[in-house]
Parts: sequence; C-alpha cells; structure tokens
Amino acid sequence: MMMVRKSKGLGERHEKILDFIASFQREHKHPPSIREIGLHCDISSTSVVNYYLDQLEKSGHLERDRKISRGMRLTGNTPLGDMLRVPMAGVIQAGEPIQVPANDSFGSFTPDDSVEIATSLMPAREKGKELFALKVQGDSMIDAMVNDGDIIILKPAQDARNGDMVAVWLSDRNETTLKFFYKEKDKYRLQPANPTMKPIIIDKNESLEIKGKVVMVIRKVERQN
Amino acid sequence: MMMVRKSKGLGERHEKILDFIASFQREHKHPPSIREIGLHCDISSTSVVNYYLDQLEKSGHLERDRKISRGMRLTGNTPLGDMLRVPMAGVIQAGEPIQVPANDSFGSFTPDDSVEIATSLMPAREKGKELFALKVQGDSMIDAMVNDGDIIILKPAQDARNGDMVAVWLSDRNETTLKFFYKEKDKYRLQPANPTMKPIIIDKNESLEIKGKVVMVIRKVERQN
DNA sequence: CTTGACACAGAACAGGCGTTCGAGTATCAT
DNA sequence: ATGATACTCGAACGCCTGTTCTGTGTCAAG
Repeated sequence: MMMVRKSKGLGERHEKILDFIASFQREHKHPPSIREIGLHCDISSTSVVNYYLDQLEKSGHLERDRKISRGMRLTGNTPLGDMLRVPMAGVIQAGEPIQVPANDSFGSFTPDDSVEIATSLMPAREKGKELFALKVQGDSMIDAMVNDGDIIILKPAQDARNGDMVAVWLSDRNETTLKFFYKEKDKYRLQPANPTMKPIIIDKNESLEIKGKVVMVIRKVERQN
Repeated sequence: MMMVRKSKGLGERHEKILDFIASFQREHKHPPSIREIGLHCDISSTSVVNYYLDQLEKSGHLERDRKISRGMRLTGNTPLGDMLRVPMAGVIQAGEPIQVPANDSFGSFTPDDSVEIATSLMPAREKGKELFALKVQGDSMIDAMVNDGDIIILKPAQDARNGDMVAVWLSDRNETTLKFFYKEKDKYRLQPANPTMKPIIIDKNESLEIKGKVVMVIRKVERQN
C-alpha cells in the first residue's frame, strides 16, 4: 500500500531551505554551502541537508551540480538572484474574461511559459510571488497604449486605489479592458492611458470586476509585415 | 616616472579571462574555479590566475568573494548569466535629436544608469554589446504606442529594412519620432504602430536620419496622479 | 651594472565542502 | 511484536579550491 505523505508535497523544512537559499543568493550573489544551509535552518548534520537537497532536486525545485561547491540553483518562479520568473497565465483579449491563476503558492509550477524580469526593473518591491503575466491578443487595448502581442505583468487584486492601472472585466458589456481606475461618487471612471482619449464612465450598478493591477508592460518589437 | 601600460587598460590575457568567465557562466550556470580558468586560458599556475583576478577586481571588471569557491562575478554590461545590462544613454523627446552613445566597446562603462533585461526576453539573439536604452520624455510618441516615461531599448543603425521600427530624426521638421519604416519609390513611409493612425510620408529629398532600430519597449506602470 | 617593477611558474598549505557510512529514533501499518 | 519507511545525527574521508611563498626571467629606468 502506498504511504501517505504528511503534507502532500513540501514539508516545513523543505520550504525553509528553499527560502534560505533564495535569500542567501540575493544577499551574497552566490548560493550557500551545505553547511551554511544547515546552520541557518537548524540542521546539525550536513548529511541531512544533503538528504533534503536530494529530495528538492527530485521534486524539481532545485538543480544541483554535484561535486561542485555551492553548485545549486533554484528553479521555478522563485526569485533567483536578481531575476524574477513570472508565470505566463494565458492571453488577454477584449471579448473574454481573464484567467487569473489559482493561488497555488507552490506545488505544480509547470515551467511552461514564463517571463523573466530583472528585479531592478520592478517598480515597487512587488514581492513577485504573486505576479503573473498575460499576452495581449488583438488591437482592442490600443487606447491603453497596449498593442497586440505585448506582455503585461500584473498583480492579482480585487480592488484598486484611484490612479491604479487595472485589468477589469465588464460583464455587462462583455468586455475586458485595461484602464486607469478612479472611483467617483455613484460611478467609476476608467481613464485610458492615451491622454487624447476620453474616459469610460461606469455606473455603480453596472458590474465591474477588477482582476488585477498592471505593474509592467513589455513589448518585443519584431519586424512588422 | 609613471610606467606606461602596454595597452592602456586591458591586456590580451585579461580579456581572455573575462571572456572565459562569461562563457563558462553561461554554460555551467556558475563561475569557474581558479584552476579551470588557468586550464582554458593557458595559464599553468593558479597563482597567476589569482594575480590577474586581483587586477581585474581592482579595475572594476570583477567582484570577488574571497575564500569562497567560485566566488566571482562579472560587472558592467557583460552578459552575466542570463542577464543583459543595457546602458541608459539618455532621454528621447520630440524636439531634440537622440544622443547615440559612442562605440566605446569597453573602457569607461560608467554603471550610472542601466537597465537589466533577461536574455530570454530578447527577440532575436541581439548580441547585446551594441544595445542602448533611452527614456521617453513627453507624450509625443503616443502614436507609436509609447508613453511618457517608457524605456525603449534600441540597437544603433544607420539604415533599416522595410518593417523595422526605427527611431528617426527629421531635421527638416525638427522632430524625433518612432515609426515603422517603409521605403517606397521616391519616398519613405513612416507608419505609426497604432493601426488607427495614418502614416507620415517623407520625400526622398527631405532629410531622414535613422538613429537606431527599436528592439523593445518597457513600461513600468506606476500609480497615476 | 644595479635596481625594481612586472609577468609567470611551481609547490605546498590549510581550510572549505560534498559525499558516504554506520547507527539511532519515531511513526505506522501488518 | 515486527518490519518498513521517514527522518536525524555525528564523524570521517578525500577531493576541490583559494592562498601564500619562493624562485626565475624580462625589461626599462637610474
């Protein structure tokens, strides 16, 4: 009969080690040694650290270069050094609602498509764990200065403060759009990023679903035509 | 009297070591050891490698974590791992020509302002050595889907192929602009990125200076207002 | 010629570090 | 009880690696 794992995937210690490697890497610019991991994760024996490292490698959270000092690196969307890996959740287009990824904090991080961003580019200290990316399909967001093929990085959110750029789903109009958000008395004002264009006014009784705040827009300029 | 260095800054061996560290890092995801450097750079003694590493550290091309295995990392705009550091050359605004940085391949790489991009984001294999970044000032490029505050990454170029997005300086009109470039008989057609806007037609006798090809546009979305 | 800075080689040292092995403990199903 | 599985510990082994010291040859300045 199969054994039932205590906590399905990652144990407390696994996460502690993973977190320590990430923070150590950020601080020292290179991975920790086995002994340093043990020291900071309350593991007294190097063999135990090695034991967990092996498991983390098998589960795909880690890569190891055997025999080489500090030869380990994190995989997945964990901030690695000064890099941030943001999962590509899908596409965003005018006629369809957005798929916000489930909050699977860890677990099956399928490294299918992902976007790598230098942390130095991140506006605020968006911790990163929560970010996700969408690829824009179609020309419907040009009033938000977003083109077909652009990649937008956003942070999940159900509400927004005035001035935030948000991705909203207007079910009454069957429309997904990117706009600057302003709450005014009895209505919402959705202001296009393009200053020459006029805002959309939404009554409070109309449904307005905020899906996330836009943090960044990236456009790879390929040759047109 | 002051000694005159053979080649001013970097010797042949310095560059060889620098190149090796970069390529090794790309391949193995971690820096080489002193002995590995010596082996691939035809240096038989570890002390000599150490000797050059010290110099490279003093000249700022390298950072070292003493006592730590493979504890070195490249600085500057050298591709480090999967990162690319692009120098920020200045601002681009409608009324003024662009400052294209001089081709100082190495030398005084003042790490003043620079933008870090993951190589995985780079469209083609833009080698990177030639790229530079500009910050957009003003709303004059909205027809190119580029907003105030955006960062554009571009590659120096004097000419362009049809379909390239280029930064051009129209001295007759005293205007800098970003457009898709098309050469037609007796004229140039500059097509805005926004498909709802009409192209600018430039006669062949009007002056048109191509400054560079746009490779990427990055927008950090801060809270407006 | 002497001096000294510079580039280089080789060897030895000492500590860092991954690896391995033997052994012990706890929990749980059989 | 019994065995299997998961987890933990401590110690020792041995390679890997940065550091240091001594010595050699070159070359330009004094």
